[in-house]
Amino acid sequence: MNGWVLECGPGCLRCAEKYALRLRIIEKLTLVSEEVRMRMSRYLLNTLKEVPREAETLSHQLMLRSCMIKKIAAGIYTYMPIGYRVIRKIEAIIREELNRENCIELLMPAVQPAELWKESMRWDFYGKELLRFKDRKGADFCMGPTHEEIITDVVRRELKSYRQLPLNLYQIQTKFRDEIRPRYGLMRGREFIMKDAYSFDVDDKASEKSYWSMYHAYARIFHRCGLKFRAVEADSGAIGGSFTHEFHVLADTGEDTVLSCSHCEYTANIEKAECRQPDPIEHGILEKIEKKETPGKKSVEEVAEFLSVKPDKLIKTMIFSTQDGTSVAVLVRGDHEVNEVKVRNFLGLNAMELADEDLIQASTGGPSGFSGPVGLNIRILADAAVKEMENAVTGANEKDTHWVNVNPGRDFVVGEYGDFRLAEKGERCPRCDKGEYEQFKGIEVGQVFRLGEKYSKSMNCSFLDENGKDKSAVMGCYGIGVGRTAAAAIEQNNDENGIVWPVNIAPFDVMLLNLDIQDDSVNEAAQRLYDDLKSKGLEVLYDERDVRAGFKFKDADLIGLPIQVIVGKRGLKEGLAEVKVRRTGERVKESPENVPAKIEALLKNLKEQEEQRR
RNA sequence: CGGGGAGUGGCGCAGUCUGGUAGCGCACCUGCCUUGGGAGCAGGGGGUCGGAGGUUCGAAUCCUCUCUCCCCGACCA
Repeated sequence: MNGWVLECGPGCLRCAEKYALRLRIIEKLTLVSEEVRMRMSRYLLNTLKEVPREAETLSHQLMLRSCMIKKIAAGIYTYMPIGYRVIRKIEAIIREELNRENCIELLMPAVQPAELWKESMRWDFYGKELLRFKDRKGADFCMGPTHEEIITDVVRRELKSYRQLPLNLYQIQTKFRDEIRPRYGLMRGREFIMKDAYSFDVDDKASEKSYWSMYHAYARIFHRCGLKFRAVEADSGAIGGSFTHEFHVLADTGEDTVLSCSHCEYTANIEKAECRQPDPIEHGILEKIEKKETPGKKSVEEVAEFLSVKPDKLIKTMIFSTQDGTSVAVLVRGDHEVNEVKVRNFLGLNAMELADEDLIQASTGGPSGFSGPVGLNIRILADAAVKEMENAVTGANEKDTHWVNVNPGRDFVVGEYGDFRLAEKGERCPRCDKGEYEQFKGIEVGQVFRLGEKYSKSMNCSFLDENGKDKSAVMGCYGIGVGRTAAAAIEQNNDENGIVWPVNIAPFDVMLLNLDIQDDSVNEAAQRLYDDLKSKGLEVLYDERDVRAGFKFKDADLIGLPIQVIVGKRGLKEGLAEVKVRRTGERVKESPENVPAKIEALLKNLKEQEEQRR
C-alpha cells in the first residue's frame, strides 16, 4: 500500500532504540506479545453486522459480533486475538493483586488421576459434571473442574513445618465442567479459564486472616476492572465450610439474586439472606377452629380469594422428601416462600426435594393443595413468622377442605421454629434497624471460601507445630472466573452501538481511524500519530483498511476501545485530528502533536472514574 | 433428565406442506463509481441441503434411525 509497506521490527537497526523502549514497556504491562504495528488490515478481526442466532445475552452477542470468541462446541470457545487480549488484561490485574498479597503462582495439570479424587471421596460424590475418561491402560482420569485434590497433594509432599506457613498458591488455568446446560457464551461455558487459589494456615485464626486478605484482593481486582460489584454472603453449599462470600457483578441479566441493605453493609445471596425476626403481635381472641369446604381451591391465592381473607392469613404447608425417604413439612405464611437452602442446611441434608403426589398422600392423608399441620404426624418445621399468626387458614389434609381459625400451639405443635423463608426486597434489614432490602441481579465472578480441614484431613496434609505435634493444615479456596469477568464487564458496559470497555481491561487503549488511505498527508499524519501514541506506551489498533468511513466508525464503536482518534482529509485541512471518548461520545479537535497528551489525560480521567464505581 | 424448537455457502434466512436437480440478504473476489456513520452498479467464487439407511424414474422435500445445536425447567463453583 502507500508508503509503509516496509515493516520494521526487532531486526530494524534504524528503529532499534525505539524498539528497546517498547519492549521495556511491554514487560511492565506483563503482556506477552506485542506486534510492531497493529494494523487492522493485517489483524484477525472480522466483525459481524448480524447477530448469530445462538446468542441470547448481550455480552454473548457483542462478543460474537466483535470477533472476540468463536464457538467450537457447546460451551467451548476459541478466544480470538482481540478476546484473548481482554483475558490477558484481566489475568494481569489478578496476578498483580494476588502477588501483592504474597500469593505464589504455579500451574497444575488439567488432566487429573482418579486416585486423588477417590482419596478425597469426591470421585463418587461429584456428579456428571466431572468429565471422566480412561487412558490407554484403562486407568481413570478426569478433566479438572477444580484443583483441591491436586493442590493438597502437592502441598502435603512439601509441607513439613509450621514455619512454612502461611502459604497461598494460585494458578490461572483452563478448567472443564460438563455443565448440564452451557449457555450465554463465556458466562457459563463448560471449558473456562479460572484463577483458583488455595491457602494453607496453621489454625482457624490464621486461615481467617488469609481469607480476608483474599477478600480485599478481590475487591481491588474488580474495582480495577471497572466493575460495579458486591461481595455477598452466600450459602456454603455441599462443599461445606463455615462462611463464604461471592463477588457479584451487578447486571440485570445476572442469574443470581442479591439482597443488600440500603443502610448497612449487609449483602447476601437470596439463598442465604436472613429474615428479620417478626415483631410479636398483640394476641387477640382465639376463635374456634372450624372446617370449611374449598372445592378445587388449592393455591394460596385461590383459597384466600374464596374465603375472602388476605394471603398472609394462610399457613402454607410444603411437604419435602429427604434423602432417607422420610418426609418433612415446612410451614410458611401464605405470602412467603420457602427457602429450600435454609431448610436443607438446618436439617444437615445434601439433597431434598418437593414431595410428589404419592408421598403427599402418604404423609398427610390428603391430596396436594390441601396439606396442613393440624393432626399431621410428620416432622414439622415452621418459619418464625408463623408463630405470630392467629386465626389462620390452612389445609385440612383432605380433599376440598381447609381449616379456619387455626392457631399454632393450640391446634398443632411445631417441631422447630426458625428462619426458613426467602427474604424479599423491601423487608427491613435483619442486621440494622434503619435499612431495608434492595434487590439486585448479579453475575457471580468470584468466590472466597473457607475449606477448613476437609481436604487436609482426608488427604493427610499436615505439618509439625511449634510443639512438635502433627496438625492438619487449615485451608481456604478462592476462585475467579476470568472469561465470565470479561462477559460481565460487557454486560455492564455497553450501549446501542456496541461495547464500551473499561480502560483497564480494554483490548487496546486507542482505535486510530485513518479515513483517507489514498491521501499521502493523511497517511503520514496517522502513521506519525500511531508512533507517538505507541512511544507513550499506549496500545493502539490502527484501522487503515480500504473501507468507507462509516464502516470504520461502526466497527470502532462496536469494538468499544475507550478512545478513538480520527484522522481524515477534512480535519487535517485545518491541521486537526479528532479525539472521541467512546463512553461519553464526547469529541474534541486537537492538533496531532497534542493528541497523545490529550489522550493520556482522558484515559487517566476515565480510569479514575471507573475504578471508583460502586 | 423432562418439555419445546432448529439443522440449507462464513453469518442471517427462503425453499420442505404439494418430490423435478438449490435461491435471497450480508460477508468474500474483480472492475467501475463513490468516500466523515455499515454506499451504488456490473461481473464472479463458494453449498455431498447435519449423518446413515429406505421409498421413488427422480429426494433439501416423503419414511426410519442417528448426531448436533438452541430455548424453557430442574441442577450447579
